[in-house]
Amino acid sequence: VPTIKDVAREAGVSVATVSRVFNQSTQVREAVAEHVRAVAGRLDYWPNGAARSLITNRTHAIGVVLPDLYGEFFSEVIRGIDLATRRERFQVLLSSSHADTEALVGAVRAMRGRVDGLIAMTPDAESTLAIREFARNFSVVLLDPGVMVRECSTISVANFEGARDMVRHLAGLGHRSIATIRGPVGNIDAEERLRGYRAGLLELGLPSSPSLEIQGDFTEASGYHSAAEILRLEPRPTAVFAGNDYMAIGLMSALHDGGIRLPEDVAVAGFDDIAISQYLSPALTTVRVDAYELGELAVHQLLPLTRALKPIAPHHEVLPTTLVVRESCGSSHPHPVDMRSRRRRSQVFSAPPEAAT
Amino acid sequence: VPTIKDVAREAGVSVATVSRVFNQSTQVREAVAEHVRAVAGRLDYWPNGAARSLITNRTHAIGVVLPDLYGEFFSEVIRGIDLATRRERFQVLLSSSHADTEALVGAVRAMRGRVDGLIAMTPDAESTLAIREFARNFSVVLLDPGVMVRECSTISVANFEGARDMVRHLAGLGHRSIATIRGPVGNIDAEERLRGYRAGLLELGLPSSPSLEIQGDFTEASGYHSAAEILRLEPRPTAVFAGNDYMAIGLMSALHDGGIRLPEDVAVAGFDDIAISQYLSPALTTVRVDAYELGELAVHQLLPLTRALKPIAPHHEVLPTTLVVRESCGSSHPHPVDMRSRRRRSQVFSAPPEAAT
DNA sequence: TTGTAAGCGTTATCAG
DNA sequence: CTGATAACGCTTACAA
Repeated sequence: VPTIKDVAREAGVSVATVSRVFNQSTQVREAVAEHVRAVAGRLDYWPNGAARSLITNRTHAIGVVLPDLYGEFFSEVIRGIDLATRRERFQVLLSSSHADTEALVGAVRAMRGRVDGLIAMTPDAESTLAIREFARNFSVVLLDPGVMVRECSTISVANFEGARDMVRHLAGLGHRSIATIRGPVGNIDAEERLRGYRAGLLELGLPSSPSLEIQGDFTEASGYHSAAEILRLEPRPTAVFAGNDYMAIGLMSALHDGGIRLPEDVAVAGFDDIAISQYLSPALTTVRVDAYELGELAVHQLLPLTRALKPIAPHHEVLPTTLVVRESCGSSHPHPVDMRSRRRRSQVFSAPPEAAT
Repeated sequence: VPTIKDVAREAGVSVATVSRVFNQSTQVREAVAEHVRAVAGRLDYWPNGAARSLITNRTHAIGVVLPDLYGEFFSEVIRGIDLATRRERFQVLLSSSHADTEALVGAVRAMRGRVDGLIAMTPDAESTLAIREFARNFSVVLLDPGVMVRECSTISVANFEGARDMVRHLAGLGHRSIATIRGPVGNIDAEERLRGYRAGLLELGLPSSPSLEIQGDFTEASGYHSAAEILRLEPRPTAVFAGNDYMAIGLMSALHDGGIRLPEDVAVAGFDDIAISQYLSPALTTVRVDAYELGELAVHQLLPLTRALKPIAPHHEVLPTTLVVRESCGSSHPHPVDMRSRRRRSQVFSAPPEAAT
C-alpha cells in the first residue's frame, strides 16, 4: 500500500504538495496538481484515514450504538443513518445488540478517537444515563431517551400520543373492552406506548385493569402466545392493541388458527407500520413510525454538532406518529383489487405530537 | 480528552510504561500497573485507536459493504456479523445501499487504513470483479459472489439447490404448471434461484416458458402486482414460486384480495424464511436461508485472514438451504392451535448442497 | 523492570 | 506556489 511519500517521490514533489492536492487546496498550480493526481491514480494511492485523523482530530465517521438490530424497524433506522451519513461523506461505525449497560459503555469507549460523534439508542434509562456521561467530550444524539436529558440532543418518537390516538380510534369504532400486549418491561418505547394506552382508556372512561395488559416482548412468538391469555379474559375484549406490529402479527396468526374471525370477532391493532403490515390479511391497522426518517434526522442533528467549533446548545425533537387505518379493526371497507396502484390504499390521519410532557 | 502523556505524568511513570499496562505486557511490576490503571481510570483515559493503528498497522475493525440494507434478510446478516465481530473485540465499519459499482468502490477505498479486512456482498458480477481487485492488499470475504472467484474467500448460498428443491416439492404435490416471480435482473441471488427453478422444471419434464417467469424486484409491491399477470396466464398456474418471501407475501395479499383461495386455488412458495413467514395465513412454505449464520460465517472466515502473517489460501464455503413446508402449498395439514410451543411446527427437510457447479 | 527515542502517515506552520 | 519540519498519540526496539 503506497503512502504519501511514495507519491511525492514518484511525482518529484514534496509530501506537502501531495497533501495539498488531496485537500482541495487551491494553493497548487493546476499542472502540478494534475500530475500528482495522475501518479496517485497509477499507484492506487489513497490517504490513510487513521493518520489523517490523528493530526486533524476529525475522523469523518460517526458511531452508532443500538440496543439490538432485530427486525425491520431497526433495519430501517440504520438505513436512514447510513444513507444520510454517506451523503455527507461520513462513515458509520456500528455496534449493536448490547446485553447490558456495561457492554454498551465499553462499546462507546472503544469508539473514542475513531468517531466524531455518536448516535445512541438506549434500551433503558440506566443506559441512557451512562451514555449521557460521554456527551461532555463527545457530540451525542440520543434516540428515544425516555428520561429527560439536558446534556445532549435528543430525538423522541411520539409513542405516547400514537398509542393514545389508537385507543381513541378503537373507541370510536365502538370498542369498549380494549386489551393490550405490552413490550418488555424497562423498554422505553414499550413503557410509553403503555402509558398512552392507559391515558386513552382513562380519558374515555373505558375499563382499565392489569389483566387487560398482557406481557409480551416485541416478538411474533410472544404475540402468538398472548392469544390464549386474551381469549380467557371475561368479558372477552373486542379489540387488542399490540405494542408493535410483530406482536400483532403473531396474535393475528394465533387467532386465525383458533378460528376467530378478524376483525368481526376481535379487532387487532399494531404499532410501527413495518412494510408488510399493509399486505397482511386483513391489512393491519397500526401507528406509523418513520424509522428511516428517525435515522436520517439523527444524522442531520449530529453532523452540525461535530463540525461546530464551539459547543452548540442541545436540540430536542419529536418524531410524530401517524394513525394508519386499514382493515384489521374493521373500520374501512375491504379494498377492491387495484393492481395498478403502487401502494395499497390506506386511510391516513396525521397526528402531530403535542407539547412534550 | 486525556492522552497517554497525561496519564504518564499524573502517575509519575513514562509513557512506555503506561502503554505496556494497556497492552497486557507482563513486563510491568504489578504494583506499578495497578497504580497506572487507577490513574487512567480516574482520568477516564482510553487509548486513541487511530494513533494505535497507525503504528501497529492493525485497526481491530472490519469493513462491511452491502448492496442495500432493505428488509429483514440483510438485517439478520448484519446482526450475525455484528455479534460475531464483537465477540472477537473487533469493530464494524458499515457501508451499504450502493447504487452502482463506482459508489461501492469508493466506499471500500475510503475504508483503507481504517479496517483490517472486508466483508462484501456485491449485488452483481461487475461489482464482484471490482471488489476482487482489493483482495490483493486486503483480506476480503465475498458473500454470494455469483461468479467464480479464486482471489479471495467466498461464502455462497445454495440458491440453485434450494429453488430446485422447491420445484421438486411442488411437483411432488401434483403441480404441473408452476410459475415464478423472479428477482431483479443482474441480481445474483435472483439469477441463481431462477436457474434452479428452470432446472427443476426441466428434470421433471414440466412446461417451462418465459411467460411463466414474471419479473419482480424482491419487494412486496412487485409481488402484489404480479398477481394480475399470473391470473391472466392460460392455463392458469396452480403454483407460484416467488423469488423471496417479500414477493410471496405481496402475491398472497393480492390473491386474497381477489378472492382466490390459498392453497386450494393457487399454491404460493417463497424463499429466505424471514421470521414472519410462519405467522402468515396460510403459513408460508419457503426455503430457509440462515442469514444470521451467513454473517457469522463471514466473520469467522475473515478474522483468521486478518491475523495471519502470511497470506492464507482462499477458502470457499456454501451455506446450505432448507426446504420448510408449511401450509401455503397445501401439503401439510393446518396446525391445531398449540399455544405452548415456542415456534409453530413446520416440517423441515434439510437439503445439503451438492458439489459446487 | 523501566525509560528514551524513533517512527507510523498525515497535516499545519512556517520559510522561502 | 512550494518545501522542510514539527507535531498528532501511540508502540516498540534499545538502553539503562
